[in-house]
Amino acid sequence: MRRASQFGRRPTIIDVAIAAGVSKSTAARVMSGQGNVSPKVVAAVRTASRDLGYQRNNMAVSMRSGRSGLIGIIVPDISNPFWAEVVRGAQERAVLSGSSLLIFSSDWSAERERSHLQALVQTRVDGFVLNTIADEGDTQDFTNLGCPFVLIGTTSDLYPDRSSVGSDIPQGVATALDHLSRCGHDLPKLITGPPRRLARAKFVSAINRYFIDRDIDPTGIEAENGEYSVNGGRAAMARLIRHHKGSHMTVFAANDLMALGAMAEARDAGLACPADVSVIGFDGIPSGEFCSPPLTTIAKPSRGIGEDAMRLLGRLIEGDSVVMRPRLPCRLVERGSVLDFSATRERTLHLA
Amino acid sequence: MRRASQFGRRPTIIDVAIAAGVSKSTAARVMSGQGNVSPKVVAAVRTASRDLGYQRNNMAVSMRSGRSGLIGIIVPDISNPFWAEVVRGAQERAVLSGSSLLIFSSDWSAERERSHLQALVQTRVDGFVLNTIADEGDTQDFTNLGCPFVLIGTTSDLYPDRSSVGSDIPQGVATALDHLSRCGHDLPKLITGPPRRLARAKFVSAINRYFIDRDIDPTGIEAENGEYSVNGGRAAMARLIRHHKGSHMTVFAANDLMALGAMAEARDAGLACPADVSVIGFDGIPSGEFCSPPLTTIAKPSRGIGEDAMRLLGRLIEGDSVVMRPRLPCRLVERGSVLDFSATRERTLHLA
DNA sequence: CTGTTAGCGCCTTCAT
DNA sequence: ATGAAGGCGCTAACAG
Repeated sequence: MRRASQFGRRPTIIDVAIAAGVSKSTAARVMSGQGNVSPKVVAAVRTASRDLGYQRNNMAVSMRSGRSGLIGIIVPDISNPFWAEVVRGAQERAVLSGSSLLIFSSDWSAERERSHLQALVQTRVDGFVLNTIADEGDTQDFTNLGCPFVLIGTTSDLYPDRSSVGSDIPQGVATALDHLSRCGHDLPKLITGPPRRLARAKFVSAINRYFIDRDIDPTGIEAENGEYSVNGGRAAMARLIRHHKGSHMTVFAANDLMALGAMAEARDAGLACPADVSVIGFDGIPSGEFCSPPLTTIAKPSRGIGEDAMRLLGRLIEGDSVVMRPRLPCRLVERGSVLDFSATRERTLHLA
Repeated sequence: MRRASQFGRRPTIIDVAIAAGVSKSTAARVMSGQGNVSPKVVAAVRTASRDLGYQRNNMAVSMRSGRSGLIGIIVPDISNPFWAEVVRGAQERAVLSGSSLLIFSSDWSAERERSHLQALVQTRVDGFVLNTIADEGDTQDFTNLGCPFVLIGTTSDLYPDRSSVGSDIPQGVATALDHLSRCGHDLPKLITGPPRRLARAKFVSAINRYFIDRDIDPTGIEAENGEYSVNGGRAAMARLIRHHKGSHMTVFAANDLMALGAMAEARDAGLACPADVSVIGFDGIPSGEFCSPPLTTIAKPSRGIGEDAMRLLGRLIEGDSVVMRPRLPCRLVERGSVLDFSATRERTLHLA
């Protein structure tokens, strides 16, 4: 038993074959379940395999088959529960299809993204899912890696001829603004991501488009940029508060972490939410449910994005060269961080 | 350029050698930086490599060297921010050492743990970090896998002769109870994990020990079991509330997710926190900072656990067969969910 | 039904 | 300083 430790090395299929008194091809046939082998021999090989503690060497298998059973995924920030959830969705599908996931976080560094990408290629992953942080101009060359991939996130818009999965940002933004409108809010102030990020541009332009479509002039909308983090949200909110004139302030944050930061900053500034400040977020992370007040937000289909990306990638790996670019719908999660003026009738409905 | 796509297959080191007009051994020497090669040849090989878009095949390298550069990690629940943070710590060290992490979640299923473990072994990871969910009795046989590993979490206590990293539960528990004591609280009620879990037993016995050491009889302590999740905490809290007699209720939850659930349940039951109910958690997840009121908790060194486990694993992989079992200290994070009786002097200090 | 053989891509003696 | 050759563990023809 467990001759692995006895020998000081793992048993190979040859060890199994010898122990079972057959050739290594026969043993291999039993292992892979391919080809015809007599029941008696099958049993003998199985027994030998168990006795030796034989574990098939996937490296060798990959080497011959050209398939590693490894899939890579790179997201900008695995600390952000949103991305964690995307990865989880991917993970679920990976396990289902018997492959293992190599998970990386680029932490918003193009350099790290590049190096992780190289690691993936050298590991000969069968494919990868990527949310590239590359903005226009410095689009990376992962298209030449000779490895199937599916893009996720807003930056996938930069690669219109590649398969990608994302959330429907314009629809999500419209859902948020519809809600604010229903609740009788003015033009919201924006807390957005870093200036050069494509995601920021898409977010802002979706908002502008929404108002323009409704004959409302969006030019007065204030926006503060920040990192996509709690602290980024705090800092942006601090600036917003400093410049704010008037009574109630309505804030639309480009992600939930920032929204959480904004709420914390407001509280620290002595502002009550939602009485003095209304905040609506974008992502739908679990923390939003427990903050005070619970965060009203637009939930992206995070897990679905990960799942669908893996499904798509699976087809690509199978050789199906179809290009699909689904944009999954977001949904409003109404909690307590947006004041409802329409109920109190304290204010006319500016946007309705 | 990019002959990978021209050929329909990735260039191998032979392609590079041919393009550079040298033998594959010479090319290999250049790639690995080992051995003497004339500068002129080095340059030629480098150029050819770049031109062809050559990417070293780690499978082949692993096969010869016996090192895959892959490390596995299995945690019980990657959705729990605590474990996510542990993984993140591990990830950081992995990147530093140039290896890639295969991350799995057993989702509290022994069956899934086993199958993930097998996947890791077959992938020939150089080693793995594991929080086994195995309780006493059904200890798994990963000790015979012939693969270096470091255990993390409470269940590592079941393998006293193996290297492991954990948090110092008795110290953490004492820190929590000291704090409650300072704030003038009675014996707390407990929200604990599932009954059969070793972690639950350790938690409860650390609490009993604390009181016994101080000549206080802990037998009256009520405890409700639940899943290690928000909903588990809610359900346990609901039962606690139902049975509660008296005024203020003090709750010590075995993890933050359950604490969050407990607070939510209390709120739904019309109980104010901390006025009517004090809650202290255990873990130190980020969400605790934003809930209402912010959760007072005992922060485990989550990231440090991941980092140290990887450091230790690295030594094991290098052949250093030392056994180390550090238990990292926890620290009190005082926020707003525990009422301070000592300030209001509404109650005598029972435990001080 | 089973055995033999030839590599997958790389590194590393050994020889030149 | 360079080339030739063997083999890591496995599978897929090809023979019998």
